[in-house]
Amino acid sequence: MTRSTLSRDALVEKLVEVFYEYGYDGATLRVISEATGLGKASLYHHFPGGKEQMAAAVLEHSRRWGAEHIGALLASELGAQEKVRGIFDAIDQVHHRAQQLTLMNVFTYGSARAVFGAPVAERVRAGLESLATLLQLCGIDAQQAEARALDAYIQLEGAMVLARTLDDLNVFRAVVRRLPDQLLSGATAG
Amino acid sequence: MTRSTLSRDALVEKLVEVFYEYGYDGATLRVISEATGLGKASLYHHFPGGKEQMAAAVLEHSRRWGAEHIGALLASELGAQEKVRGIFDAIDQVHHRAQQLTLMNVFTYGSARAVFGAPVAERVRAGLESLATLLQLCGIDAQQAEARALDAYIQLEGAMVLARTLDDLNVFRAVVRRLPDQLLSGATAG
DNA sequence: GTCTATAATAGGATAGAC
DNA sequence: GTCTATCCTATTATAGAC
Repeated sequence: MTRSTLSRDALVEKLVEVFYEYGYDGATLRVISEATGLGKASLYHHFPGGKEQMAAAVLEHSRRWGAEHIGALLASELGAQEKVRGIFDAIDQVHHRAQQLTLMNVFTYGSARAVFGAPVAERVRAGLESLATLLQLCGIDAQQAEARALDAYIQLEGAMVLARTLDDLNVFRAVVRRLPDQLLSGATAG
Repeated sequence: MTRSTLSRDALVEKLVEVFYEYGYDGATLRVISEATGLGKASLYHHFPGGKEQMAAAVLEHSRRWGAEHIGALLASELGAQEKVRGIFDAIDQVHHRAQQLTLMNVFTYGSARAVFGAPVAERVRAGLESLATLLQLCGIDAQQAEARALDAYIQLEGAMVLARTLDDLNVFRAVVRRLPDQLLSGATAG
């Protein structure tokens, strides 16, 4: 069980890379097969539901990361401002996280949108609300907190697009590192 | 010639919509055929190079829009700050422009990246440089101008991603409208 | 300039051997 | 758990009639 569990995680992380690079419709079974080193039939052994299930596994993988890292941070005894900084530290340290953020973008195109558009939108809304609530605990008024949370998501996603386009991940890192101060500017509590 | 030229423009604008909605690999000839009302063979009549040429036409269409609108604005007698505001007014007014901005994102995935990744990156770099130069004419120092130009692109692209994800174009509009003041904050000239 | 028909290829998915 | 072989469908692209 241990080895197979590990293998599955490694497999899903390969899938993250493939969807990140090719998008959903561009990630053909041939490409996935080459990237993972598994034949098509083997892929169907792990994911009987085919590509759709592979994408679902990727989203679940990303969700679990959030629950384990961000969720644990939010439930901790840290102050609100420390939590905000901790979130972006976590994003900065796990470079895979950047790709996973981009999947929010990827899965809203083409045939993926019909299946994953709604759940992805729901998760983004939940994330926005969660961050806004946290910013309020830092002493930022409700309206500002909501606006800043949205701005954080805009900047993260936009930075990923630019990083992709210019092929320079530093664009993303710079934004991740400056966001905490930006979000907490004028914070009076936490 | 007039009618055929108009038809081609209308056709290319339909293609913009399709690539925006489906991405490059997701935009199959069947989808394009249905969206344009033309049979596959007719599409090949207009674009003998197939889908790749259709995408190239879309990028050229977008380039021409920039040259005609932004280029004309930059070459005008207006003050530098007015030019900055004019750019975002133009983006705000032409709602197709939002979709065209997103194509920068779309064409960096999958099989489109090998063909269009480099030219798209080059255009983004040129746009960044052009905006930074303009901001310097507004009295903003060189380093700040470069940083703000990059930030503008990040926010525009990020806002488009969020607008797509949340299915709410207002997210994009709000960013377009607030960007001029943000970029020109502390401007001392122009 | 558009269509129907068709060919060739690629993609998604499954069966069954090992 | 992985493989080869296979099937069916979708996709790209072209030929040739109108």
